[in-house]
Amino acid sequence: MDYKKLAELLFPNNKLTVEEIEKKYPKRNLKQGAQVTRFAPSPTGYMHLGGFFQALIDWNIAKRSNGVFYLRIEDTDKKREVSGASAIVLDVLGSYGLTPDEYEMKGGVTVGEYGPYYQSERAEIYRAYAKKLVSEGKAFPCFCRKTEGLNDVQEKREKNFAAGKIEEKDPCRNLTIEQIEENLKSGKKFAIRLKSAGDGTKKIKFKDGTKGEIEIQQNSADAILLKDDLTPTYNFAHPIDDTLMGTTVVVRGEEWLPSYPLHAEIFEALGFKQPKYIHTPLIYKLNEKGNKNKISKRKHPEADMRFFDKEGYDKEAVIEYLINLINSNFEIWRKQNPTSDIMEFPFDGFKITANTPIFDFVKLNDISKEIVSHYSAEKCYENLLFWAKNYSLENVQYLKNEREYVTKILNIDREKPKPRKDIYKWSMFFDLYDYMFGAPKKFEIEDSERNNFETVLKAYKKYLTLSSKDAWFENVKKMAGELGYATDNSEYKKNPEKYLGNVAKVCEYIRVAITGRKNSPDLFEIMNLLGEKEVLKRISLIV
RNA sequence: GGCCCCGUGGUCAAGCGGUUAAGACACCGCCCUUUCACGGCGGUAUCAUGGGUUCGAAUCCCGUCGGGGUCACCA
Repeated sequence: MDYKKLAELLFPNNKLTVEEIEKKYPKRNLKQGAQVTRFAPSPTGYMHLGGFFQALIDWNIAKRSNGVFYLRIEDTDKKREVSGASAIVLDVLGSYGLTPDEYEMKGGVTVGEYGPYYQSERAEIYRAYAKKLVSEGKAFPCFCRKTEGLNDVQEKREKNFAAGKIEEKDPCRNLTIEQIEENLKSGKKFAIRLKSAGDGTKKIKFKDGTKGEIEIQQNSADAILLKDDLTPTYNFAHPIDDTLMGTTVVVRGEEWLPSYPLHAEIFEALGFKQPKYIHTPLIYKLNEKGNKNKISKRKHPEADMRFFDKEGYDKEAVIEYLINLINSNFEIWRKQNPTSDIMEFPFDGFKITANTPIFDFVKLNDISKEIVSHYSAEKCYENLLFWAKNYSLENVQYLKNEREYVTKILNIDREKPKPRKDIYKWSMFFDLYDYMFGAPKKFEIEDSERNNFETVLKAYKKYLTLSSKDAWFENVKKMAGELGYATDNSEYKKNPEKYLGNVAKVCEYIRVAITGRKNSPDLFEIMNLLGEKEVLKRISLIV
């Protein structure tokens, strides 16, 4: 078979040669050890948590080696494309400080010399390589009817499973050049398949960045390289793009592990050297049965990164939580270096746990509380306002008007050595501190305590003073003693039956009256902010 | 079904042939305390399982079981 002739037959109009292409993509001029990574999402219209997890690894590997982190949009599947997708990705990345060094905005700017950064704009390139492969007898046209719709695919799969089929040689690989010409003449569309040299009996080995040495069966399938619209599959675009664009480390989800042998064969056929690979674990959630489910947008709102924005999670907290999942020694480092910049943490992209992590809100919340507790009240106010501007418009005006008051609320129990840890996302602020914005409607008090509660409150009207914290508490104590409550805690513990309760109990009643709840930050601070008039008013509403 | 990955407490996990099997979150108790929280101290709880190899196994090997991924002209 004259492969050169075949190549011309198939691609008569593709004059661009691979030599010409490769000239346009010179080797990157980088310092020793610098790594080039990329985030390569398909434009689905939102940023998936798992994708962000990978981008975070990419960014860290590149930045910490003085390398390059670039964004490439894998939009070869027209059916799934959502417009504006790249803007969303760039937006999310940027908001977390992971702006790529190279990227392209559809209809806007392009930053970087290794573009186009949209695969849909690189069609010529893929065709040139496909043509080359055909001309070398390493690929062939396939005229089989395209699998239409999910049912056909499903059926085909099931047949293959049942047969335990490993080798998937395509019948079209044996077509003569005359038959091919005939098909072309009759206007039949073709796809380009790899002419796999594998027979499925050999194994190949490679070293993965997270799993270590992996031995896996070689590829033996005549995989599709170019679809019948002559756009590439991921499998074909990956070797070409990552080679031309100079990627040194590919970070991708472990769902790609099984197709590694295919990629290895394509790289070889193309004469390319493979980059290093880091196959990251996917992030899971536990279901009711206690089994793992891949985190998905349908079932888990947190699959979409914008969820954290909407909820008002602190960006630093999200990053730290994820870093902790990537390098679990982060936590220990953070404990030892509570105020250090995260960039000082010795991040290691090749020390990612091989286990599949389960997303844990409790842990995220804890990390977030810790971080937020160390912010100044002013910073909290700014963050709260920023969140409200995007997701809680109805509160923006109030926040602007009452900046001072809100900041004071945020400052309760804050600027001290052991700050209160209660806020972990801004959306909880107005609920958590509802009593600062109006008298409580419900009171956390048991019926059996109602009498004591009211007795204390009635008396307290006469004892209320906010002149100073000490004076305030002295009065509370004085009243407590007169009403039969213990004013000395150790004395109370010795003989609890002699008292109605201790001062703590009295404070609890007052607190419930003012805030509606049994737990709140410093009571005096709250009352002081509310003012004597308001406090008395709230008590009067009850007794 | 074939191929592949993973299996240390409820969760994240350290561990790399000899450890009282770290630490964090959660949970429980105590202390501190004007409540709750914070903080401090302490506690419950883990090497999936069977067989090897070895003086010695969470660590190495094999099987089993469990979980996950993949087997598209999707990425």
